[in-house]
Amino acid sequence: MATKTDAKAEPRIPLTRERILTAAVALADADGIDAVSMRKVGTELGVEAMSLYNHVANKDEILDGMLEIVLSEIEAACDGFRVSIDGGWKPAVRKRILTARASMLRHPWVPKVLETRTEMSLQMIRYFDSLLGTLKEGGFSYDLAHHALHALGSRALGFTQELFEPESDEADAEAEAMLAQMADQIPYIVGMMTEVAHTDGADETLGWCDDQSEFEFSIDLILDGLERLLPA
Amino acid sequence: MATKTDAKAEPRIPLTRERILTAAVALADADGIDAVSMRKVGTELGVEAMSLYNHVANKDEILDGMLEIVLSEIEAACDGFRVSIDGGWKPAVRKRILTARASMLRHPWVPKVLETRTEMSLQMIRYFDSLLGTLKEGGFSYDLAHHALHALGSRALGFTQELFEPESDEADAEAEAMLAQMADQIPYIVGMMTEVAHTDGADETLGWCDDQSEFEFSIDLILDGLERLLPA
DNA sequence: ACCTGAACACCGTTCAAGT
DNA sequence: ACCTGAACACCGTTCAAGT
Repeated sequence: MATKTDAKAEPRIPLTRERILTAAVALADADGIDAVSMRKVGTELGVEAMSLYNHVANKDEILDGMLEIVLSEIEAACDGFRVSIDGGWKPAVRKRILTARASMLRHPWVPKVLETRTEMSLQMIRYFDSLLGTLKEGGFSYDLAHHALHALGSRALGFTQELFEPESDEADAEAEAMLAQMADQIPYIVGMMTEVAHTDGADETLGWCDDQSEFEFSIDLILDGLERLLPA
Repeated sequence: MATKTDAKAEPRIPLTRERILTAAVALADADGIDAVSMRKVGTELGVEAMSLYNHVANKDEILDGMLEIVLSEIEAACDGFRVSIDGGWKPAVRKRILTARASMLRHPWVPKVLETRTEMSLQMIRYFDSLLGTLKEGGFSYDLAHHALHALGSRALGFTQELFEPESDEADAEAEAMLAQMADQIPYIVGMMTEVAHTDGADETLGWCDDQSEFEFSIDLILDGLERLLPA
């Protein structure tokens, strides 16, 4: 198969849309979403950036494709988005959301990419249709289910879009030092910080504050609130 | 005051940090946050991009300063973040949040800029300290108040970070056409859409779904839920 | 002290040219 | 049919040079 010349064996595998997307996801998982540029995805595949345009219209299509891959993960983990409300809508919704969250924790760049999208993909629409179906079959009116989706917001997909998240541990320490210094101006925050410890460095964390327990507290608060609005 | 030469009267006003920041805010209000580049802010002020660096360390400092301006607006509208819980914590928090929202509606680029910040500004910290104070004085334990801030998330500042928002009316119409075409795959969404109309084109809207009534429904759901968790 | 022009290292993308 | 090199129009930022 090899030619006589001692050519590098690299560019044997043909470039495809699939290879580009999986390379982009791997790059984002490893180095963050800012590392996903046409040139860097190209070099990752041993190819010039411009070659990508033979398989992909533009960068937006790559970003869309990356989300496709993650949503396929969630779809698989949710048994094809199938609606099952054996134990009632509440545990079903809860489990669905926490399943999605597991994928988000594996791909922490998803929230940032999602923010740049202006249109929902087919898969995304099917995800929400299935979630909506669980609510409707569970006794929600369409009106209340509509409110519910709004109230859940990004949490319906398993994450909260954090306002501030110190990048490094040093930045985190720096921020705390600053807070200590202006203690007289912010008595309540200082009071809270002495009583309530942020569980840092935990594994179930997607940013500074979005740890698992806070996430679960919030969705339970919302789901409990919705339950109370259901007709008895 | 004018010289003998018929020079253009333009660059009389000296460049300052203040002028740069207000120009940047005006640019973002008018053309969106992507229009705020060093070069464009420069031309807006009749100056080269590089001149800005004499008054500002880098672009991040401009973005920080833009948020400062908006937060000053909110601070002024909230009477210097002063805590007042005459009618109880719930109406106080509600009013605070809706006041912040009014500023957000005037500066729709704030959510996007906020996402790029990794550290809170002093003003932001004071905003949250004041909000936290309202909760604490209203009977919250620090632990519950902490949960409350997490549950509110970006809504504490008056906005929801939307997952998808069609940019143009055409894109919106296009999306609806797509939904109609795949009606058999998404029966619940189709069902919901026939019963519940998205109030488009309203003025109290920050994106597709984040209209005033949905926003208020969601914060009330959360505030009601928190109230129920308070010790009686 | 402040402003500028040229330059650097990056982007996404186009297009004519190679195989 | 696929890949490439050079180029274009943008970024943020540095630095030596002008006044």
